[in-house]
Amino acid sequence: MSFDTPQRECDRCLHKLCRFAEGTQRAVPARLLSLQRGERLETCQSHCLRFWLVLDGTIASELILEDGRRQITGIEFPGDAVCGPMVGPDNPVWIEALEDTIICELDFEAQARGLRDNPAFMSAMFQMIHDRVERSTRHIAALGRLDSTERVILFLTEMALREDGRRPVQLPMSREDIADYLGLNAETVSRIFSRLRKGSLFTFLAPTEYILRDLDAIRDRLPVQPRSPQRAAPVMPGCPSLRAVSQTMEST
Amino acid sequence: MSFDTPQRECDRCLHKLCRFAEGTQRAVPARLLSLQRGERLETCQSHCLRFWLVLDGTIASELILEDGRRQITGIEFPGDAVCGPMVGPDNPVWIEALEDTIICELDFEAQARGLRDNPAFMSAMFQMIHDRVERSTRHIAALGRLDSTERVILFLTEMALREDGRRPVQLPMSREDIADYLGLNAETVSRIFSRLRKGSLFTFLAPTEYILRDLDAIRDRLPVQPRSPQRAAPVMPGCPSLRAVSQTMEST
DNA sequence: CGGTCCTTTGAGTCTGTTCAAACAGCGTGG
DNA sequence: CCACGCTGTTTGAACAGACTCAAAGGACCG
Repeated sequence: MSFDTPQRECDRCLHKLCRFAEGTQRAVPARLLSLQRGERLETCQSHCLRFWLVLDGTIASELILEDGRRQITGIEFPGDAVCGPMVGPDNPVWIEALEDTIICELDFEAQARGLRDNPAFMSAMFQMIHDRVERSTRHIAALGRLDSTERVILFLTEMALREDGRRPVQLPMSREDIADYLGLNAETVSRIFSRLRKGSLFTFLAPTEYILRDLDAIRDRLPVQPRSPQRAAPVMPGCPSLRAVSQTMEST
Repeated sequence: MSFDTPQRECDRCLHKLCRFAEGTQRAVPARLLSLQRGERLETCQSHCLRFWLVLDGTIASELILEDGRRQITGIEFPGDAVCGPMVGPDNPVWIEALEDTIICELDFEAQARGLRDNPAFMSAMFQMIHDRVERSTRHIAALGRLDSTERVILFLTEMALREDGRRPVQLPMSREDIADYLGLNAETVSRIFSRLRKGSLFTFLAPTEYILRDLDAIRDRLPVQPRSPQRAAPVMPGCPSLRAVSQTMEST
């Protein structure tokens, strides 16, 4: 892990959380971290006003159980922001690089007081966490009520919808990572890939490269609709009225 | 479903979201709803600044998949608040009464503008949603990485820890509800209850009544620590620094 | 060329589901 | 008061899906 100090007001992310550092005398409380694949950070140990913005690469938020079992609770791509909510003092949440990754770590701990009545800051926080609740809810439904094939199809589809148009899709993670995200094991994931390879929903070009072939057939195949993320613009997705609130907040 | 209008500034919940209605000319935008077991409400259809406070009974937040599968994403008890985050236009989140329940519905939609720079309101919102993220993360880990017996033990333990001291515990829900919460089916849940009945972790007094017997043995049995909720006081649980922020906000 | 890591595939096992039937609790109506 | 029906729980038998263990194959790197 190496780190550097980023420029103030850089263009590297859309969240622009940096701007909330302007009110203080201090420099931007940020640093660029370069994580190698497999490296982990513990989130929210004592500080909770910390954020990690993915600039390049892919990271997973994950829980490591006491006997070593791993559950990935979220996968974050360039442009995404993570704030690590604690799960309880005994069960820390980790961030792990699924491939070599550059992230920007922001720590507003020292400014907690100054940010307390900054509606724009609270709005940005709220947005971030609201999006996370939405994704968590979908994830819970997938883990609880979809079988292994449905989970993999949903996963591949949502990965493809992320970058709409730019095909083929590159999977930045191993079978085991996918398994730990979907509540399966690596062999099962591999077997399902092999079965899908014979079907017409996707075309696989390489172990980590595929094309989404038939979105309509996929929609028919799944009991939940794949989510096409509109996370490019920092709005409240799917929530017209809250989006309105946050936009007025933004302009404050 | 029947409804009534509550008193302003009532003592029925700890969240006191009502107070945010004071700045306006209108009456408290709240009404008491009485839901019979099994009745459902769709959340967040067009309005998102709506909340449901459980006054008496038990409700589930749930997703109904297109083919009828049900996944309960959260169980809420008296004192808990629900705000329904959308999962996508095609997959609405529902609230369902698991037993006869009285809830207080608050709708701040008309006041969205006035609340935009109210830090105390944003803090309350944030708290609510932060707590939900925490619980969702744990739920994901349970569904993805615990086997059926571990899930049931964890469930029974956390249900017991909710009301610390007041024993025996009353389960306000059916086996099927538990199954839909834990990603199992009703028969499996019943079988596990029967097996646990022969063990020493719990003592079962009736189908829906039990006593937690040996918390230490349960902790050894599980790879995650059961969460003892401190939701009585509206603070940011487990997050010392954010709690500090929200408390200063509260006193604003 | 050897080593490592990841993926794929197979065989066997086990956990959880499905389908079915019996049972218990409870309110209703005769 | 009892019979009946309804609903939810329990239990059994058979099945299917996912896991474990094991081995082979590929890609990449020194």
